[in-house]
Amino acid sequence: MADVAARAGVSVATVSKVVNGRYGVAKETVELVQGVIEEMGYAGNLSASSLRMQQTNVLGILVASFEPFSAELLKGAAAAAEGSGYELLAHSGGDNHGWERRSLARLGGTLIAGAVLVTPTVLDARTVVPVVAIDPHYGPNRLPTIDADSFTGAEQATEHLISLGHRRIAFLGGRSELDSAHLREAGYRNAMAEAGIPVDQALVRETRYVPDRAAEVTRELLMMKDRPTAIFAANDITAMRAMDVAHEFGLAVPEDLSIVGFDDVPEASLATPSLTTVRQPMQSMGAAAMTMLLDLINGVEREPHVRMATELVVRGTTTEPPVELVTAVEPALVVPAARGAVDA
Amino acid sequence: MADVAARAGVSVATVSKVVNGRYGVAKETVELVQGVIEEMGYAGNLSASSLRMQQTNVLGILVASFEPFSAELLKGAAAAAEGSGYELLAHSGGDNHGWERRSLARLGGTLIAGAVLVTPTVLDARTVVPVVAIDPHYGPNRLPTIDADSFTGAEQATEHLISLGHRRIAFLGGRSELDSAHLREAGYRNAMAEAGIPVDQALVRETRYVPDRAAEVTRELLMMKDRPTAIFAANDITAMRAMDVAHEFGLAVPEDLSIVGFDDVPEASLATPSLTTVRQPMQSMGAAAMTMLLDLINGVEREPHVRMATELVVRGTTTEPPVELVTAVEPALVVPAARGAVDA
DNA sequence: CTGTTAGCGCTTTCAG
DNA sequence: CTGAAAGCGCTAACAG
Repeated sequence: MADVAARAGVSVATVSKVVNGRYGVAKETVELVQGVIEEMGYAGNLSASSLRMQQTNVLGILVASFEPFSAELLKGAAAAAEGSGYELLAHSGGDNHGWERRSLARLGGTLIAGAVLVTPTVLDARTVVPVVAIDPHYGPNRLPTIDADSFTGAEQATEHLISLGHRRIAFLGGRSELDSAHLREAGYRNAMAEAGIPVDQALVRETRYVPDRAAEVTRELLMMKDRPTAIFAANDITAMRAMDVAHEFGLAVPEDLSIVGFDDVPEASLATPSLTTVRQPMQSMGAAAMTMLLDLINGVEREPHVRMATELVVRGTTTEPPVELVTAVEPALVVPAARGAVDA
Repeated sequence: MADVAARAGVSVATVSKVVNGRYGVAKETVELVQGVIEEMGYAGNLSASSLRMQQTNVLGILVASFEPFSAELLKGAAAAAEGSGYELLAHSGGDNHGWERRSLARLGGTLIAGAVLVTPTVLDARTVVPVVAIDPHYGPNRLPTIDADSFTGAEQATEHLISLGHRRIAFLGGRSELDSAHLREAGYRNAMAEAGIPVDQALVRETRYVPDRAAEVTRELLMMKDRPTAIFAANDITAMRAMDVAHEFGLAVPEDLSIVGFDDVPEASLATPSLTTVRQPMQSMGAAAMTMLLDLINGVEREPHVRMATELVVRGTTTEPPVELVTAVEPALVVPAARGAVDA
């Protein structure tokens, strides 16, 4: 800006006024300065101006990392922000603990005027800027929130497997801090209970949504003597890793092992075979979060919690269990039941 | 930071030293300050620190808007940046002219240490920070660049339609400022020429990749008395809008009208029927760009231009042209040919 | 109408 | 080892 001022023969203050369209500058001066700005291709430094003004016209989308799920949310949020007059800044803070608080503190207040947080886990208190959470942590939560009906979705997925004849159904859980992860496990357990199938604790595992961890857990499951005939994973990425491991073991999916995921990220339908999964409307969720954020900023009153419907999408990774395993497994199931302890 | 200093009973200078791990602070003071930081959940203001330091550990991905294409690039770039020690900031500057220069000026120098630019059109000169372009503008270009082989991809798409028996093939062009858009049109024209099919100029249209514009152009094409039997669109989004318009007109895709896109964004395979398209390896392109940027920053010498292969993906939107149109059109084609001018 | 001045939150000399 | 002071690029009062 100093360069522009020097070239135009005015002070930086004057340039600043021109840039921000403030009153009190002679028409000729405005034109002169604008000419120089054009010619030099000057554009103000965002850090400096936002630091000074204590406000911006930028909204943030804060994620732990840019994976398929957050990318879908981003598309939806961007579409909703279109025409709002705000620019968008998406920030990935790295997966380390407390990224949400850290990102928000680093960007909030100056750089961004508000934020959409994706799967935050360590945040609840009042924040510096308006915030909307997508799929946040388990437990009491005062943040305006968008999420999907994970419980029902998980029930549907599990019922689908049960209706195909599966009894030994493993559950690859997500991150226990997330409300959605809890609900998916609860939905699984509920569907099993309703069908009168005892849940074998050895088949309920946690992956923290880390693909390598999912692979490891799946290997352990498939090496069991009474291996499961189906796996329900709490998200698509881990489900797809489970598919990879099945192939490692020489098992055909779905003939030898059925797999269901959760989310319906674009990659799910592109897998071979394409993944049966529970769809959450990610782009709509992103858009809803952005709309809610905009409302918050503009002081529009509204219901601060939106839960969206999920939908089972049956594709190529689920079918009846292999006959030899069904018959081989049934007796094993009967023994503990006979002890009267399992069939809750 | 002042709050932390006050609470710890030290100066802000000392807090700063602790935060940045500078030498020359008593061990006890360090621990005291760190305790307070922890307790207060303090995290430094990115604008302020980067403004002062004139450098950051953040890399930018600058796009006009977050649509499916840039979202895929983003996933790839994020994967490549993993473990590099850099955080990522994706910025959408709004679609207005000159967004690339503007975004770069506003973020560069202070906020970000380097940037990947997606489809920039008004940038060439030396920039403040290292920059890598993905799919940049037409004409001489000194920026390190990643792009896909649009020419060959467009040829393959057009040949595919020709081999199915299509002769009246429309081309929905992209943004003429982009090199890739030129190459796609050139590939189309080349394939037509090789097959000895004259290109009807009325069938070659521009959409600027604006969906609504694509819809409008498609309507015009479908209202022609000699309407095309196939449309090759320069990207998937416009191709999908063309599908919508075909349905408006009561035309079945592909029976009445074949359509081919370009990109293979996730949405393409999810369309009904799923879109035949030319795949560019978007995630790999994003990763390659990020790797190149990292090399640039670290002073690693390497070839500054990478062109990636494309691949025709035949799905559900292409088939033979309807019989009545083939026979109806042939004579029209013969007349100008008889004049000896067209069959170049 | 224009320029001088102070200060946004932070880091970095440089005295104490 | 610690703190006072200057300054990063910008904007908002306020004088001139």
